[in-house]
Amino acid sequence: MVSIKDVAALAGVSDRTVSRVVNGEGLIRPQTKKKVQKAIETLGYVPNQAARLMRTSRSSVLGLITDVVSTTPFSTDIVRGIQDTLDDTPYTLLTVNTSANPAKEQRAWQIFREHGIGGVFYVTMFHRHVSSKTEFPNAPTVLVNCSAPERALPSVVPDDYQGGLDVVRYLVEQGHRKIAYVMLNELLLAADLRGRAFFDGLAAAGIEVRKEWVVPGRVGAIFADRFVAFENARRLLSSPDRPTAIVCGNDETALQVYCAAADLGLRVPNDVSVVGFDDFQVISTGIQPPLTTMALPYRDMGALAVRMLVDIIAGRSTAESQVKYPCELIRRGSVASLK
Amino acid sequence: MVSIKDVAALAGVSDRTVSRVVNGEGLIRPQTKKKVQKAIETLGYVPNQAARLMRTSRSSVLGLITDVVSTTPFSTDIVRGIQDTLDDTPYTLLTVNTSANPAKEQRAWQIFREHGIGGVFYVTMFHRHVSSKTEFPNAPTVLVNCSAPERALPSVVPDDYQGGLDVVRYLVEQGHRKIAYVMLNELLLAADLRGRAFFDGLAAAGIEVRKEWVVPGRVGAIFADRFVAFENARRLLSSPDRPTAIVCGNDETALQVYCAAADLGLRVPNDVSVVGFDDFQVISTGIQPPLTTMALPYRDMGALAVRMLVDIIAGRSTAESQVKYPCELIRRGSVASLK
DNA sequence: TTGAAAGCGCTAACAT
DNA sequence: ATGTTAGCGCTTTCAA
Repeated sequence: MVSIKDVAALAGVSDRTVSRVVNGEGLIRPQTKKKVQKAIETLGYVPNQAARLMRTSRSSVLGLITDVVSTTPFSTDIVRGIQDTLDDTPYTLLTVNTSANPAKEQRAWQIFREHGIGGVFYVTMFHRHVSSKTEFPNAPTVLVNCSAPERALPSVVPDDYQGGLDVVRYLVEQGHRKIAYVMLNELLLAADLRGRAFFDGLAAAGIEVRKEWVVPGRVGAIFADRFVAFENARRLLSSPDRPTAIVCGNDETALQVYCAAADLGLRVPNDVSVVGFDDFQVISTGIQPPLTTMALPYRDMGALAVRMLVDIIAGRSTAESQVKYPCELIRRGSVASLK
Repeated sequence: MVSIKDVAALAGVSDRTVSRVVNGEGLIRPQTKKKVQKAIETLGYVPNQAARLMRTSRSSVLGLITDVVSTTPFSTDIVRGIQDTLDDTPYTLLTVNTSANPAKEQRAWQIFREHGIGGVFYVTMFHRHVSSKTEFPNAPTVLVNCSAPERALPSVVPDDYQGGLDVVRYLVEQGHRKIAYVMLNELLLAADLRGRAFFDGLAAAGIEVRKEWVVPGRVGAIFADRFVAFENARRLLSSPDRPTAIVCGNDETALQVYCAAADLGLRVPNDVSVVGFDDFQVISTGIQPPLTTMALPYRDMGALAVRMLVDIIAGRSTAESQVKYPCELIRRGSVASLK
């Protein structure tokens, strides 16, 4: 392995000088600098991060701890946002997946300690509160897609409530008043937030909620739940007095609603309008007509989380530390105007 | 930071002895061992991997270099297979995403060198040959979902050809003889493999290929291509003499074919059978009827890659080093029997 | 079965 | 503007 000493020897300077060049410290004669750089090039020297970490105890590695996000197709954009933004920093990612298993999570934190990592992204697949029992060892940590309300941990979550509200508002603007809702699994925080927004949105528009038009899309324990959206949407749509628009808990649900409509020979959006949630593009741009849906700002959330963590490590305090990121409606072809 | 010396002091032994206990080396009095373990517990000692690496130059970190796989929903199962299997080893993953950008890829290798990582998984989103210009620095490397035919690098790829053959065979078994094919983007290696299998499969069954029944599903440069599957499938299906079954380049394509059928008021599988490729579950189990599709063995490929790399690092030579992993047909509800 | 000494590659602190 | 010394925490080597 080529070390700083080899470079120093070749350049005819001391190792300390090489270190200064490598780290861009000032006070070096341009001529010396050039000599050193040539030697580095010649020998193909790369700094040894382990040695550096040992000496400085400042690590160039950040930890990414996920429950299932990195291995599940939905929220991968969070990780993408983190990785892309990290490219503009000197940091690299050590990733550990816990499969939502507490023993593995504890092991993950130990791994991070062993590597002396500088900070941690704690990312969850579903928007949720982290259990108050979850321990966050003393490395600086930013929660992404989850929050710890009772503790003051920095976090970035999507504004599901605002998103839900905007969906209803848009539908009402387009002239819809007979609006149904196929829910997410009730156990999810997002289900609660989006659901409340649905009710509040209708109320704000002076529209009365019809209970039989609010149906579950997915039931059972998380990770072991099953779809019922197809059947429920089919029932909704086979009634002679059917809704003109269906709000879906997410895009997967919307896909099932499309299938239910097809099964009944109904057309989207002519016979029924559909709005999704997530903008999971494999679905939203893969189906015909393409889906109007509320986009979850996953990439931006990841990018923001990086900026926050980097700031915290640098000792700069972040402007705001518990961020709710706005969602934006993506208008495509699945909503008809009734005006 | 708690070091081995703190533990040694508390246990009343030398630091060397603590090291022996931590690393499970033999020749230690059980009594001494117990003392040391108690001290470790008390102090919450964790070994410092940086120091260990510096001394031994054997790293506990492996590199994961991906083009876009880790940030794209399709082949994430490869990464899942790698991560899950790594849990049974002492290794951790340092992940770098290159966005298929050569400069970033080079930087990735440098990062790996800086960290002295022990080996690398080189994972691609699409099954392809890696360019002969790609340099693989001297760390042990296993290619996943790609191969370097002219170089003898260990690799794990899916057997797309066998998968394609089995799809056609299955359809023929079910009594289909009027079979169409909606292709993948022609630029993909998988497109070539699956396409050849389609033709060979029909030939083996004594069925003549009808050129107008082989249509593109996606056209344009990779990453900038667009779907044409919907329109093409719609055209195929609106002819009075239409195929009884459509083989799709992948599940996304199958989704478009479903939409085309729905658009024409046709039913799957009664009016037309559909087979996908990939078993991308959001689609294959999300649509109605659920999709019969050829599963890509991504998780198993990841798991195998881990075993191969671990073996190589340990100096054991792997049984076989260029593996084609078989694909398995998942029978669900989208194929009708014509017998 | 245990310990002492040395050194991996780097940078902080202090010269010069 | 550059060099010297020391030591981060660990394991290798050798000795007891």
